[in-house]
Amino acid sequence: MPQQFWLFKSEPDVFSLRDLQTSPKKTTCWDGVRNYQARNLLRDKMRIGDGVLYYHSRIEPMTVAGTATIVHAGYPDPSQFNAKHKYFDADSPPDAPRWYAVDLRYASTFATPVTRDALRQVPTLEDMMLLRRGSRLSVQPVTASQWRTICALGNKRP
DNA sequence: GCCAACGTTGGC
DNA sequence: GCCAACGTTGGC
Repeated sequence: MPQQFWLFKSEPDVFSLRDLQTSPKKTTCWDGVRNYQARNLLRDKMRIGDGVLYYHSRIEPMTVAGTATIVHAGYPDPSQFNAKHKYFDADSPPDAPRWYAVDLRYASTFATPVTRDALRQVPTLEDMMLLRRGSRLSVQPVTASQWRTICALGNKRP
């Protein structure tokens, strides 16, 4: 199975790339995804070693801030069973969990964060899911070519 | 802060 | 099974 690539959105006020970098083992459980399309990707498609573009949303400027790596493939999201947790889902049967998570480890911070505007200016990126109008999927696939293009932009010296 | 786009819910 | 109402996401 060849390596695959993804883009994860996060509001940096909630959990930034820096927060990931300073987490224990630079790793976190990516929980709280409550959308079926995203769930299917987490549960069925993501594999250890896949590359992740870490995107900061709802901030000025919005950027791809760096990269991370999938270090644990999809497993039932523990927060759905915790009644005290804000992501608790009373309707999720423990023997057939509704929601899934992966573990993400920090990999790199771009020398030059790649702004949304910069992405829009690259003709070969015009098909990116992120740039499509109304696209709200919080974890989404990225092609190898998109991955290479964005990493090249990000790793340029400022 | 606004609101368009989207996903989910629930009445019928 | 349709679809209006509602809640949320996230760019602007």
